[in-house]
Amino acid sequence: MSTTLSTSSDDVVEVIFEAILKKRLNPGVKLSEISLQEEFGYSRSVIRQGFDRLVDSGVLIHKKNQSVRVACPTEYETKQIYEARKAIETGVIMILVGKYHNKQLDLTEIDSMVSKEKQLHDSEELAKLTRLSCDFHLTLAELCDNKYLVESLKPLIPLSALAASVYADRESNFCSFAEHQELIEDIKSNNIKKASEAINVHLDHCVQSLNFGVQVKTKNSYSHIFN
Amino acid sequence: MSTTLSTSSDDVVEVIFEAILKKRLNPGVKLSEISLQEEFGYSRSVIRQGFDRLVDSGVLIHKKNQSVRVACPTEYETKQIYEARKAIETGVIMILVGKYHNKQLDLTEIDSMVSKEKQLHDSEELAKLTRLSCDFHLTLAELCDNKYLVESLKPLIPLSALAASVYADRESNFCSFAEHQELIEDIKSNNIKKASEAINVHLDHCVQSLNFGVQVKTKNSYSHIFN
DNA sequence: ACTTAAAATATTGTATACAATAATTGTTAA
DNA sequence: TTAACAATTATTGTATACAATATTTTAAGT
Repeated sequence: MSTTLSTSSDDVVEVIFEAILKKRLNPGVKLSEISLQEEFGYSRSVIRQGFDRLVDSGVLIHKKNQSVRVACPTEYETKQIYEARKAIETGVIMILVGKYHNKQLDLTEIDSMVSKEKQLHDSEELAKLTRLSCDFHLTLAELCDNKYLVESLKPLIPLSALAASVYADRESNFCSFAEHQELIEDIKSNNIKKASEAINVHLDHCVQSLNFGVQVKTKNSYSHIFN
Repeated sequence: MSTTLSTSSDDVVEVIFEAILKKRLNPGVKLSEISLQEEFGYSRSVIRQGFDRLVDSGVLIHKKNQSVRVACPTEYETKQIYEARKAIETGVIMILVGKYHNKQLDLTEIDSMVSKEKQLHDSEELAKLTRLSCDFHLTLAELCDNKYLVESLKPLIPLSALAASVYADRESNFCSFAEHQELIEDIKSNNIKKASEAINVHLDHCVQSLNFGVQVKTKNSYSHIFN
């Protein structure tokens, strides 16, 4: 829930979210307040405010008297993240079906996102595709016009991206655009049951595509991450 | 998502949540950092950290260069809050049904909460009953063993309490213990469909029991609130 | 060379200072 | 009395200082 008039720490939160979604910030990376002070041009107290909020959402991990680290979800946590997403996003889809049926929902933005996803898939721009598929899920939530639902989902998206950084194989289609397309079709056909199943199956597939056997690796520097 | 080793601002968050659930802190009340400094014994920076987190969750409202205020949900926001709760808590119930069926769920704590609710209802201890019914919903989420789901729901409970402060009539049974009891029975009977309907209907009833016609009133002092 | 311990350095946790902004009070004029 | 404006006070936004804690480096001993 952002402040009504934005404060500087919003920048910190946004920039770090962005950096994670762009895979510039890897799981486990240590972030010191002092170092980022120079990066942002804000004082340590502002950086810290942003960190605190990110810690609250689970995206950064903080142990007392130690630097915060980018979260590195375990297998168990990853499954919890997707379990939570299934709950929230099923609710999102239910709401959208209702809205679409009452002509209170404009899906042109979403349609063009899916087209763009297909395009990126065909041209094998994987990084951009991953990023866009994150936006797809967040945009669906935003279309509900329910800030509480959006705020609930918001931290789970970068967390999912972090999980993917750790466990997704290079070539697997982690978050299928085809399933996105089907989901939107189900919404348009006013089929609550089918749409609800579609989002659940889709999120299950995301988890199933992950390979939890990999060794977790950690980087420790963060130059050229935020630009 | 609390820090791994708790920091002082956790106290601030907890105490303010408590004060709201106990109806000591009313919607719209202004909270100045300096004044609460004395109340808590922490410095302003710690108080502020707590405030920031509460603002993030929507429980406090913050406009730039103005004191934070306890949220005072509008009718529309109240309906959004419950819409979000329906999404999240339906997910919670689905998970619990699955767990109970696999003998991975101990409901004795919840059972005794419902008994206690009935007792408080019979002895007309309304304040304690309201408080306990909030705990009931949070406890259900905690039984899922999913911290992301719990963190999603957590701010919505004090927000619901604030909405009730504004819109609930004295004598209406706002959050019915009887429906809590039925819900638990549905979980025990492994009836996903019925349990899912029960939580949705219950939360709808909560909203329906509210009277949105009332004039919103605001208090402005906060002595004797936190003890 | 490797381990251990101690010293040095870096980083966090908290308090406080100061400038910018908002809220309040007081004064004057109609 | 009330309204408008100025002066005062209070409060926030941010930066910074200092102590407590963690991390790293250095040095000594085996």
